[in-house]
This record gives sequence, structure tokens and C-alpha cells, in this order.
Amino acid sequence: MPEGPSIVILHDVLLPFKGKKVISASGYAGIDFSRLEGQKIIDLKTWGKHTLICFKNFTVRIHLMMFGSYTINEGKKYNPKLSLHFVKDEVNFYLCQVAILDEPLSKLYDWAADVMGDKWSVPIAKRKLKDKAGEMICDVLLDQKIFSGVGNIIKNEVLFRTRIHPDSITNKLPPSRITEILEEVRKYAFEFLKWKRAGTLSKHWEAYEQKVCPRCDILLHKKKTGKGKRQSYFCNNCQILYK
DNA sequence: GTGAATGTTAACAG
DNA sequence: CCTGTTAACATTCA
Repeated sequence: MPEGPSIVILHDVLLPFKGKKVISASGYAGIDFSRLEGQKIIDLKTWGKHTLICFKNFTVRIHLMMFGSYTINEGKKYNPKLSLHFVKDEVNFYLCQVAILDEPLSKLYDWAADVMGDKWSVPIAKRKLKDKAGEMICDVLLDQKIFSGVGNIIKNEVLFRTRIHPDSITNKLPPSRITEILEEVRKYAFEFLKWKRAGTLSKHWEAYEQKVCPRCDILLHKKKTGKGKRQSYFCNNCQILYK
């Protein structure tokens, strides 16, 4: 479930619960469930991979991590981490991180970093990249403070589409290429969303989990790259290495 | 059975 | 103190 666009879909699914009162909450999350009981959901927001269920004086933050899932009004698959019971409905979250945030969201979140959000800003991201001069672009793209919501799929697809090698050093990229990346991140993330909604996401992968370069028709490389050692799929022929 | 996977953070070692 | 590695969470799929 986890990259930003999938969380936008989760947000859509939860939206009907805005204004509804939580009758009871349970699960194995280590939070004080009694705080939610009798409280009305006043808003639902997302920031990158974070799902935010807002109550009057606090927010419940859900992060699906790698294997998280959810069900709405479906029989339990297994033990939910967080189960929200409404008058008629039940929402369950599994295998996720759950936390209660007491500080106002404006103090916790930099909305300009959310690649799916209305406040996403190319110029602000560009400024942040200046502090990452010596880092590999594959690591920088996964930095949630800059590209909140970008995961390994978006990283690989954006680098393939812009023909940039994942090992490229950020400050060796000409400014015009940096701009290309920043624009492609946003563009691909919304295509991801469209395809995910249509159930055809994986059909559109050009590099991620692919064997052959669709442009060059030669074998793609699969290698763990960067400090983060996350898997990269890339074409040595058409993706340029800047270093 | 094995290993890897759309993720992140805490603990530990040097 | 900084940096890098490992563990931990846990399931699903090939």
C-alpha cells in the first residue's frame, strides 16, 4: 500500500467518516484508545505516506510501512493494530505504525514537501537539494523531508523517465536536469495514482521490477544503491551517470 | 523453506 | 560525536 499515491486513495476511502463519531477503538497499537472514544473525526489529511485522522485536540497518525493494509466493513483478516468502530461501520488498520500527535500539525509537518499535496513546491525542493550536494540522487529522492510520499517505485520510475543513473551525485547534475527530476516526480506520482485507481499500475512500470529496457531493448541492471541500499533498476545505456 | 518486498527508527558497534 | 550496520516490526508472494 505504501507510497504517497496509495495513501491518497486511502484518504478518499476514509473521507466518508469525516464528521462521524468514534464509538469505540481497539487493537494492539500502544495508544490510549479511550481518548478516541466519543470523539468526532473533524478532518482527514495526508502528508506523504502519513494518514492523519484529526480530532479536536489531537491527531491519530497511521503509517502503513511496508506491509500495512486496511479494511472497511470487512471481516477481520487477522488481528488489527487499530480498529475504529462507528455506529454502523468499522475501519481496521493492520501492520502499521499508529501514534497520537498532540502538537498541532502545522508545527509537525512541512506541507511543501508532500509531492501529492497542494502546497508542493518545486523551488523549495530545489533549495533543499543544495544541502544534499554530495549525496547520490537515489538516496535524495527517498528523503521524506524533501520528497514526502516518494518510495522505491517512484524513485526508480522517475530516474528511468528522466534518463538519470541512480548513482549520480546530486550537485553534478546540471540545474536543468534537477528541474526535470522535480517536475517528473510530481507528474509520475499522479500517473501512479491514476493507474493505481484503475488497477493497472504494474503494467505501466518501465524500470521497476523489469528485466529489459523498453528504450534500448537490453538487460536492465538490478542493484542496491546508495546509503539506503534500496533496490535500483536502471539501464546503463540510456541513463546518464553524473559524477 | 528461502528470500525479498511499495518503510522507518532504535539500538548498537567502532 | 559521527558513521555505518543490524534489529525490529510483521506479512505476502515468488
